[in-house]
Amino acid sequence: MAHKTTLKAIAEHLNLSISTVSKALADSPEISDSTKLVVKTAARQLKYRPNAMARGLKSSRTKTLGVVIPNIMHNFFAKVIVGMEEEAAKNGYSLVTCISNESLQKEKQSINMLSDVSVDAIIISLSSETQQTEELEHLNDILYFDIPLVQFDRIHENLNSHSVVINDFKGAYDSVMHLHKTGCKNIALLSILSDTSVGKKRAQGYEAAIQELGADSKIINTKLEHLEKDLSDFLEENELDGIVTTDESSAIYAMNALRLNKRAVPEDVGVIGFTDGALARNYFPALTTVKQQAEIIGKRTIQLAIESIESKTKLEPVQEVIETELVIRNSTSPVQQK
Amino acid sequence: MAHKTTLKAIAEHLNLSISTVSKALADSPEISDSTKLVVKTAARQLKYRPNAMARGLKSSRTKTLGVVIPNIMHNFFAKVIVGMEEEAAKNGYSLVTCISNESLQKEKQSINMLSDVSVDAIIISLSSETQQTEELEHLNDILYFDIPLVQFDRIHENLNSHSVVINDFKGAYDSVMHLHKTGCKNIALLSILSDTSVGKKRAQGYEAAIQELGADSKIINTKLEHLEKDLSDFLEENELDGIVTTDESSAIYAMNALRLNKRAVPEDVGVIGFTDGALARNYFPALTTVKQQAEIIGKRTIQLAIESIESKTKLEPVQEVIETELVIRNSTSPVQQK
DNA sequence: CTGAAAGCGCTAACAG
DNA sequence: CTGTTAGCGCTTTCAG
Repeated sequence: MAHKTTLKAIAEHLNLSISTVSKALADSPEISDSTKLVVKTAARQLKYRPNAMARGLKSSRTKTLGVVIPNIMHNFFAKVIVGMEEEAAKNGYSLVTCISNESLQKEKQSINMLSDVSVDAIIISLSSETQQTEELEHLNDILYFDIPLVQFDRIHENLNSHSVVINDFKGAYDSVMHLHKTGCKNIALLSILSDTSVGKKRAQGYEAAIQELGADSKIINTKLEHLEKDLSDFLEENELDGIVTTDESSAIYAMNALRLNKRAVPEDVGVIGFTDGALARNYFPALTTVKQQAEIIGKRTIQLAIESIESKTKLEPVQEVIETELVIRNSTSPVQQK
Repeated sequence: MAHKTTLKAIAEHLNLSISTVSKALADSPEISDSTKLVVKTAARQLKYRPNAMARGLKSSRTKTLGVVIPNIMHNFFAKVIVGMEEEAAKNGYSLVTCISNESLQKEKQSINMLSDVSVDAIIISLSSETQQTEELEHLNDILYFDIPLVQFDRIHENLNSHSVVINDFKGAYDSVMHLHKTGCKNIALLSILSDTSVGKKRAQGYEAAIQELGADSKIINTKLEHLEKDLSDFLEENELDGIVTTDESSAIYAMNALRLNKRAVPEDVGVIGFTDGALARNYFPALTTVKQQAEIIGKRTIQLAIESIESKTKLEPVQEVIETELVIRNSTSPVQQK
């Protein structure tokens, strides 16, 4: 068992005091250049690495950020994490990531654990259970202890924290309008997110567009497991030539259901999904999607967190809205010329 | 700014010594039941949570595991993480996750950082750059300091550590044999992983099967970006009615290229990929794949790590091999009856 | 049964 | 310019 070298070890090695070594390594002006050189050389030779825990205990700064997400298998969240990781690393922070798995209970546990290990800030996208029950005590505790909190994507407005979201309203609105321009008359919203904040925003955007067009609102709330059946049932009794879904998998499932019901995409019905992942790009037909700029969301979220940590004064909560972009592929017909 | 309550705070609150409180909370037999009760009640009221850093400093146990993976956008790794997270949480450990992004440099940084924060063990799947350059010093350092190391999936045999891998050899072998049984005569391996350990194992499995069948080996090494072009070029000059790819995306790209070259899947050419993700399940035609049991890999890896941590004596490195399973879907023809 | 004290590795105020 | 000291929050002997 080799010992990790500590300040003490290198101090003894050089017949210096611990504090001299500490200061030398910190490039303190109190220390002469000659000893700095000696110390730094020794440190390198002995492969010295400061113990982050000891340092953290002293300074109550750990240079780690805690993030809790509902689900890593979802392409959007995975991408967000990539953006976060990059931005955090760039600023000398590291990430400890927890997965709530859409469970309030697990989310609470994660928050507690992150608080236990003294992360400098907590970043969260709410689990769907949290959004349903609106139980926020665990998060208010965090705020109470003045630990910077940043919410992203699935947020709760009552929480007094920074947040970064995409413009879900506009994403849905634009989707409906685009389908309309390609000639669709009967456009439905197929949602598996009706109890999350983003699902609600998207529904509002959908409604607004439908209203503006003077069309009939058709919202199908379902779960991924029942989607194909629910959509098939719906098709039996309703006119339908356009579908906006709240995510990527739903769009794929919807297209599969349409195929089974002998409807051609995009000729008979146009389909638009959210989240621009591998499925969307590579399916046949390739899916027209609302691109969420997930990496950018991750980046901005980390930036806000670091700002909060490093500013002494408490800042007013800001809400950052990242615009979406409609990526047009082959699951929608070409826009009709007038 | 509210203070987090410490042992000291609750000791003062109750006119007890810090050590009594500490012991009471730890359920030490030295302490009377009555004071235990008092202390625990107070702790709950004051929302006491032990500071993990302070505890870690003392005990040099942090109950955190560091994991570094090459890429989180890859379905396989995301799934592995899910399995790990679950198993870790079950045992009271938490995960700090780093992404090497296939870069040796980033992998070194991550390892250093994990060592700095005193994780109890490090879990890694090597970046492709690491596997190419075979530079292992950073990992040997870890071993030198007796920090338990567990490798998974992309491993290096020279490292004296536990590892868990899938049976890549057999996965590839079985794939070729299955294609053969569906009537394929000219089966190629399409690899974008030729410089990783798993890519090599799969190539060996492929070769073994081809040899056994007395057929000609056709290996196409490429990158995802050039895959469609390389495959199209290959098709111009070679007979081909079966393809095994080293991953899911490659299989999808291959099918797209086949479509462009007017070959029907599975009628003209059968396709099998590795990794059983959303793409494979939902593409049209649905992809026959080698299922990697990613969650199980994650689980076993964590178990090995925890065993290493908690056993006093150093154990002999074991290599755990998780068997794959061929999931048969529509990208391959039915098996021919004799 | 309870408390005093040392120490984990580090930083920083204060002496020298 | 260098060293001594105290203390971050906790665990753990060792006394009482």
